[in-house]
Order: sequence, then structure tokens, then C-alpha cells
Amino acid sequence: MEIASKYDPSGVEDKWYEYWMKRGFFHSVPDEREPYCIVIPPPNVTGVLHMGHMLNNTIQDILVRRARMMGKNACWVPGTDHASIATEAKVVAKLREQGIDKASLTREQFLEHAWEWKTKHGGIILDQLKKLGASCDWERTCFTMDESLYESVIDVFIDLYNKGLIYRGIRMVNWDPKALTAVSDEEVIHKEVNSKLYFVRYKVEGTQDDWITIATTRPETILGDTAICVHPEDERYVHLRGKRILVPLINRPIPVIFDEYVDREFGTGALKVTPAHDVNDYNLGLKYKLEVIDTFNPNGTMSHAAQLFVGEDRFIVRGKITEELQQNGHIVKVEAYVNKVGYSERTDEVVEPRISVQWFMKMKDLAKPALDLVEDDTILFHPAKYKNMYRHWMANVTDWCISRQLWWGQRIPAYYLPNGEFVVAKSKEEALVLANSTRKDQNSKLELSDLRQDEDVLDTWFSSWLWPISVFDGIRYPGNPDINYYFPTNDLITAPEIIFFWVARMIMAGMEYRKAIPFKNVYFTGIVRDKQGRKMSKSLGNSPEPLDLISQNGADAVRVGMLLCSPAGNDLLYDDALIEQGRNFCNKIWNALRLVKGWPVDDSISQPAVNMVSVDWFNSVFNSSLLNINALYDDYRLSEALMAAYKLVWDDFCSWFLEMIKPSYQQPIDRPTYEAVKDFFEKLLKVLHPFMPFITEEIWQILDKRNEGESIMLSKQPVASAFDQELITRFGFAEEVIMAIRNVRKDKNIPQKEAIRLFIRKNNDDLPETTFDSLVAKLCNISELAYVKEKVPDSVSFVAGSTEFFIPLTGKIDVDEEIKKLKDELAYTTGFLEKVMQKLGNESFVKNAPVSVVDSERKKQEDAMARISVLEEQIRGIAR
RNA sequence: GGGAGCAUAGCUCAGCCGGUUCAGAGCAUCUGCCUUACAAGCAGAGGGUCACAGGUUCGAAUCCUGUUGCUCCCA
Repeated sequence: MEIASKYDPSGVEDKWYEYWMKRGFFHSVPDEREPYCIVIPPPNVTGVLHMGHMLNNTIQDILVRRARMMGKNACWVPGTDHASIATEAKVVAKLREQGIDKASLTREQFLEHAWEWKTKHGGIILDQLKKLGASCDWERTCFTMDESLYESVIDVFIDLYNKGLIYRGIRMVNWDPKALTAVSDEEVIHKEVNSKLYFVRYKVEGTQDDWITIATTRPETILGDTAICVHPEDERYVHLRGKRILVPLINRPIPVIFDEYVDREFGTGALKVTPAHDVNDYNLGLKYKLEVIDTFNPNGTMSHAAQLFVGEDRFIVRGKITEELQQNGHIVKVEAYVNKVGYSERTDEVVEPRISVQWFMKMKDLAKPALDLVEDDTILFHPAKYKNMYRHWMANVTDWCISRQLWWGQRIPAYYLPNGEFVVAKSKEEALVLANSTRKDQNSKLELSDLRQDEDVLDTWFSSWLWPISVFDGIRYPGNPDINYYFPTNDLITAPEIIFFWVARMIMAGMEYRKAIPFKNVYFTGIVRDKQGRKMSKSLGNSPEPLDLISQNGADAVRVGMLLCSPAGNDLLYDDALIEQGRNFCNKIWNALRLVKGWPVDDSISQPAVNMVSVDWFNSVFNSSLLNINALYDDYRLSEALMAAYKLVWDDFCSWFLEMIKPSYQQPIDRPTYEAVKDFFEKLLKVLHPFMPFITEEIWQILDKRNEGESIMLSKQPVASAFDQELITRFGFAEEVIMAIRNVRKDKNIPQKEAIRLFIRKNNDDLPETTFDSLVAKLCNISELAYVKEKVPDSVSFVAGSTEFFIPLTGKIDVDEEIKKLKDELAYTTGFLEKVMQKLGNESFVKNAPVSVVDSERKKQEDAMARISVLEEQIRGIAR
């Protein structure tokens, strides 16, 4: 068969993906095998595949494919997340393009548009994952707004409400004026920005020229001030006790309050208090029963309560009010100032602290067990350093604001009565029954039309936190076979940035609804950055298009490239060279196939000794490496496992083993060796398969006749068997000799084609170790290999250990050069010996160090001394 | 402001309970080679006071303290 000299993934990858899909290889149903389950971190339904997904899903696929090949019933559940804010924003924008204003639509009409959008765009990212080779069970694909998942969320809300864990409260929340909704603390990103600190003086009421100066970064909130606060022990302000201050421009009198909260060092030591627009001020307001004046509209413009600039945007007003304050002599000075400002994660809008009525979930009681499970390693984090972060958050957890002023999402099942009371129930009908039975006023019965459902929906994370349970419908049907079989899942692969959003809350949900952990291991991936270390993002335009990368290099190359440089939890600095390395590796394996498939096999020849020892050696190396690779997997050190496999294939198999057993040009190979090679090759392909699913399938199918419906992905991973460590060690010596001979050839310009002779002189009583002699002879093209008692004249020589090697090369010997080389070697060894002697001469070392360490030093001493005497003798011999 | 982590070759990183796995890997670089599997390759080579300063120890990249510089989380 003619095999192309370069591996071409195009065609191959689609072919095998279709083959796997058609035969349902990814599909899992419960059976008697041990389950292995991963639920995908559901990508945002608005998203398209980016490099982060590539890395994350490659890792999941590796784990799933390996588990499948370990004989487990592997199930990787894919799906998407409805992403309330992001999706609603997209749909609103699209409607606007069509000239439709969201406000002109009813809720139902809007949702129709949203679903239409979801149907059209929602599956894109999942289809892209297929290009990567993801072996998801597509028949189980879920969406967080699917009927069963939707209902699960509602059930959980009602349950938690009835347990008293969900409440409605007036709070200061993070308001996103663009999305017009509250967001949770976790959705606020604090960024350092260059601002200004405005020093503004307020007149003391009833005085002509008595002022108090405050410092603020937000002069536009001045109109909502309801107090000035100073430290009770601040002598600068004692005279203001009982006085009132006039808010600039509007001259509204406000009290001076005294509280230790104020930092006397900051600004002027006087703080303006705006309870409606700052969390800390809000708390001060509660403490001193201050008036709350909300001077902003929900969209971030000034409200009527502000009196001035009504309807204008808060940031425009900042400029305008500063100007006006300036004109009226209120600005004392303006300083440059760096502070942190909160931005909405979804819209990147500056978040406005705002007082509103929202739904909250109590976190303290749920957090405790979830913290313990990680602390005591019931759930393992990889790398473990994230335990610190987790602990810190869990110990300081605050209640979770779960309501969002949006339409896209699970609508809160709370129904308001005409009198403002509310009941929580699954449907309006149930709500009515509940309302009529619990209401204080039992005289009149309520009608369905008297009830009004809460307009808000739940935070998307309030559905995501149930994901590992709800994808198996374990909330609605806690005893169903799927949830019983697959839950708890095994591994979760996710990004550290959603450790609180998601990981922590899934653990809480698992404990609350299954009394069990949702997963055993959490693998945190790093962030994919560009070469300069910047996070890859659309807006920066520094990210390659993943699908282009795949079509140009093949998914296998991309997977290998991404993984090689991403130890768990470390960021990955993306570089095209990584993909290139992956591509080169594919080509290397491909060419090994070409070589092996090119050999004619002759059943009549018996296996030469060289091949026998080579097969023994590689068998040992393979098993030793496999053991190592398995250990690395167990530690979730996937990039190291891949590197170990890479070296096993490239260095040990291709560079050494295949060269060892390679027949001479156009000569046939013996049957036993050929079978052994094929067997090794297959095993290597299996080890590689989780990392490189496509090329391994392609080669596996070519390597031998396969039956219809067979696949490497269904085969079993090789099991490490006992191996001969001693043989590997002894080969190390042969390797040293081979490399030394290659160096001689190179130095003396002797082409490989030209045969040479090799004489060996042992300098101890040991019997010659001849296991690899035939191999050395073959690889170095030695026509005669013999053991001698005497030096061989007119030879280039080298010393390995304390054994001397001679290669007769009449006329090519440069005596001075040889002596210099030997002397350098001697100097090094003598220096080495000195250090060893120093150690052994140290009484406390010999006394305190463990025997094994001392013994090893003695051995070093012996070896060095033997080597020195050989070197000295050689020098004398040549000089003569 | 509070907390956590990191600093090892040009780059990305590995080095557990201090001692032959002790200064390593891959990539990159350099030098030879188009040797009939592979130039997307082969054979070699160079390259590091293990951030800095102290300390503990017979012995420190590894443990302790401090300094500096980065990163992340929280407020």
C-alpha cells in the first residue's frame, strides 16, 4: 500500500468522527460496569468556541476517552447554559436592529424571539466541539432551560423557600444600568482606574463663611447626600457638633454625624454620606436613620429626586456638576486618584450600588459542609492551592442575590396578592389555593386574576448549580436509574475564576439534594494567554480562530500543542510553535507507520539475537514508561503524562527501537520481530489515543486488518506488566558507548557507511557484559567487535565507566589532541573525586548521614579512582 | 487595606519527606548531515551563583526569617 510521506488530517478526522457517531460509541447507558462521568461546564449559549474551551474540552475528552479504554462506562454529558443577561442583551440588540423595541413586546412575545434565537445559534458551540474530537454523549445534550431542568430549578426554589433559605429583602445590590438588572457580588469585576478626587466645600448652615471640605470621587452623587460624617475624636471638626451643613447647589440642610468609621487620614477626614448610592453609606444611614434620596434612575440617569440635571447620564453629570460647583466656588482642588471601580461582568458597565427589593439565598448553613468537604480532601482540587482561595471565600460568604430583572430565565414562582403579601408555589393555581388557605383575611376568597407572578427571573447560576444533578433529572426524580448510576460524577474540569459562582455552589447543591458530593476531583485549567501574557479576547483580537487552527493543523496537533504547555492550574501562553510541535509529532508517528508497513515479512528467517534483545529492551522500557504515565494521570498531571508518552514514542520507539530492529534496505524482517513491533505500535497508539484520537484511529486501522465496527476507542488500555529494570540500566551503558562511537565518527569524519572495528578492554575482574554487543555492532556499523587484554595501537580510544574502547584508525590519530581530551577528562574526574573524598573525610557526615548515602559516596569514590587509573594509563600509553 | 501564590536555561515549566533522578525536560539556539520512514527529519553541542540577603544543618534549589519583584483572590 502506498502511504503518503506526510500525514494529512483533513478528511481523516471527519471520517472517523462520523464513524464513531454513527455507531453510537459515545453513548452511555447504565450497566454493570463502573461508571465514569463528567458533566461539561455548560458553555454560554451565546458563545462561540474560543481557545479556553479548546483547552478545557481537550482535557475532558482525554479523561473520558482514557476511562472508556480502562473498561469504565464513560459518559460525558454536554450542554449549554442560557446565560440570562448575555443572551437577553443579544436578543434585545438583534430586535433593535430590526427596529423592534423590547418595551413594546409582551413577555411572551419576547421569549418567542429569544427561543428562536437560541434554536438558531444555541448549538454552534457544541458543533464546534465535535471538530475537536469531543466524545460527548450527544444524545444526552442538555440546556439549562429545557423543560426538565427548568422545572428542577423551580422545584428547588420552592423547596429552599419553604426551608427558609430563600427570602425577599430590601438591600443594596449591584445594579447594572445597562442590563437594567441586579447582579450578584461575584458578577462584579473590580478594575483599577485613573479617577479624580474632588475636594468640595459645603457651607455650614447659618454662617457666612464657615465651610467643611469633603473629598469624593463621585461628585454626581452630592445631590443625594443626607449627612456629613466625621470622626468623633477629630479635633478639626468638634465645633460642628449639632450644626447642619448645606448641600451645594441645592442648599438642602443635612446633619453632621460622628462615627469612628471615618478614616481621618483619608482626604479631609470628612465624609459625605449618600445612603442611596454607596454600600458603606447605606449602612451608616441605617445606623443613624438618615434619609435615603435615590438620585438615579435605573438606567443611570439622574432622577427627579436629584432636582438638577434630571434625565442626564451619571457620567456626563459628573463633568457638569463639577463645572457648576467650580463656578459657585465649591471646588477646593482636584487631585488625580487611582481607585477601583466595579464593572458588570456581562455588560462591562460600571455597576451602580442601588437599593432595591431582591430575592436572596442564605449561604452560611450551606457553606459549612461544602467547605469541610474540600478541607478534608473528600473533594480534591488540582492543583491543591485553590483550596486556600476556596476556604477564604466560604468562610466569608455572603447571601446570594438570585433575582434578575430579566425575562430570559426561570421565572420566580412567587405570586403577589393584592395586599402585597406573596406566596411561593409551582403554579398560579397552587398559589391561589395556598393564598386562600393561609391568608389572614379569610372573609373573601381570592380569584386567579387577583394574583400577579413576580416579573423577575433567577440568576443563571441558580440553574447551573444544579447541573450535575439536573442533567440526570435527579431533582424531579431522585430515584431514577441515571442519577443513581452516574452521580456522584468523577471529575469536573473548569476555570478557577468560577470557583465561587459554580464549583462551590454545586457542592452545596449536591449536599442539599443528594446528600453527596457532586464530583470527586476538580481540575482547574489555566487561562489561555497570548505570547505577551495577555488574556485572549475578542476585543483585543489576539486570539486565533480555533476552527481555523484545527482545519490547518488537525485537531490532534491542536490538542497536543495546547496540552503540552499547560500544567494544571498554570496559564498557557499560546504560541503557534506549540501547535507545530503537535503537528510534527503526528507526522513522526505517521512515518513510523510508513516504515513498519514497508517491511516485507519473511516467515522462514529466525529472529536474530539483536532483535531479541531489542524487543526485550523495548518491552521493559514500555512498561516502565506506562507505569509512569499512569502515575501522572493519577496525579492529574496530564501535560506530563503526554510528554512522557511523547518521549516514549519519539525517542524510545522511533529513535532507538525501530533503528535497532530495522532490516537492511529492502531486506525482509523476521516474523516474531515484526509481530512484536506491531504489538508495541498498537499499545503506543492506545496510550496516545486519549490525547490524539483521530490519527491513532487512522493508524490503528491501517496497521492491521480490522473488522467493521471495530475501533481503537473501544479497545482496552495496555496494562503495565513486570519489566526488567536491570536491562534498562544496562542499556544505558550501551547507549553511552554508542554515543561515544558516533562522536568518534563525527570527529574523524568517518561516514556511517564505512565499517569500523571496535576493541574493548575491561579493567576489572567482571565478566564482559555482552547483552548489547550485537546491538552496538549493528547501530555503529562495526565489522569486528572483540575483547582484548592489551591496548590497541593506532586507535582512537575512549573510556566508559572504567572500560576502555579502541577504534583502530591508522593515520587519523592526532596524539596531542587525544592527550588533551584525556587530560581534560582526568582533571574533571580528579576534581569530582576530591569532592567525594571531602565528604567522606567529614566525620559528622559519615556519622549522621544515612548508610545508603554514605555507601553511594563510597561507590562514587571507587568508580572515580578506577576511572582515574585507566585514564592515567591511557595518557602514558599514548605519550610513549 | 486583608489574604494567597509564585520567582530554577532565551521561553514554558518539573524538581515530594533536605543527601546520584540534583541542577532536569520540552521548545528555541548553534554545529554537522537531503543516511532509501520522516528536513514537519537525523546526529551532536552549548546554555542556569536555582530572585537577593541572612539563618538552621555534616549537607539547602528544597526548611526558617527578612528584602525585592510579579500574579491572583477578597474588600
